[in-house]
Amino acid sequence: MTTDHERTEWVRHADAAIAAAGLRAGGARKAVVDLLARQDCCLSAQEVRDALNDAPGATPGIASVYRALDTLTELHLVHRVDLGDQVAKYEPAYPGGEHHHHAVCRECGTVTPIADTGIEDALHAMAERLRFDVEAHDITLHGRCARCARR
Amino acid sequence: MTTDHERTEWVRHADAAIAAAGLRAGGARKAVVDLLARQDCCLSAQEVRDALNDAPGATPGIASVYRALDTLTELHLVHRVDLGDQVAKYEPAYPGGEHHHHAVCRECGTVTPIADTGIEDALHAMAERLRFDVEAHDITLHGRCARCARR
DNA sequence: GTTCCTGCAAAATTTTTGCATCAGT
DNA sequence: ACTGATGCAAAAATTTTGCAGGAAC
Repeated sequence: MTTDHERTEWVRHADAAIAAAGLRAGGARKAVVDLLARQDCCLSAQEVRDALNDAPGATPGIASVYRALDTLTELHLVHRVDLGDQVAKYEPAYPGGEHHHHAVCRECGTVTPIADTGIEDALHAMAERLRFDVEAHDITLHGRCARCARR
Repeated sequence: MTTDHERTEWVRHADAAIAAAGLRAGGARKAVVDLLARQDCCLSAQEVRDALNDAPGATPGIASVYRALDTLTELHLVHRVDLGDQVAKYEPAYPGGEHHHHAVCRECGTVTPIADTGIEDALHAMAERLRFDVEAHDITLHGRCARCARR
């Protein structure tokens, strides 16, 4: 679980990284960062736009959302995740390297974040063996969640 | 490495599964199956269409290619893979459960198939622990391939 | 004041759908 | 013959780009 402290810390880290890259703190990008910090799992660009439009304050255009997410991804502040539904989703990338993966239920579509140290260890071991400089990795499970399997 | 025998066996298996589902053996779908059997890694729908148009014989429309790939995916004859470039790719799903994952180089874009038993074991162990009925899984590595890292 | 950021609109890309026709069983 | 399969075209959905005005530094 992500703590409130980690969330605010990430926002601060993101702001600093944006400034360090010589970029400015525009309204749309700041709104995207703030919104992402409050999420527990990944959001699509459209979902980000809709959430920002529903809330009071800034109502950025979809293009600005895409551009903000692109920039954040390039700065490694955000992870772009493809869960197989043809829509790119985005979630905060916490600096500690702690991250989770995703289990997608094929019946109800629910996405569950999963964390497992065994997998991470096996991945690191594999990365050692491979002549491939692994910067990021994604694992997606497809199947049926506990609730749907019970029925 | 996939042997010629496995390839022809997969085509036969696919034909049988299509017939068993009460579907017919149309030209476009057959052409897609034959083409996929000859690939070593995943292809996008557009790549499938282009490859079929370049070769003599059937020249299916893009819609038929998408429909064929959808059907094959539903019958678990094909795996749909999302490598983060906003294009769905497809590759044969061999019945034995043997499969590989993908390493994408962020510089040259090359996709390398990777097979690793350690990862598979760790995944199975995790699937046991999770209350999630895992039917399929995807692992994607992003980073720099050996050639690009050397420069 | 310079340069980046933003929003709108238009375009490009990928994928889906409607429909008339063709083909497999 | 019945019903699924195909191809074309049109539509939908997602993402990218151009450009003029506004905002941050």
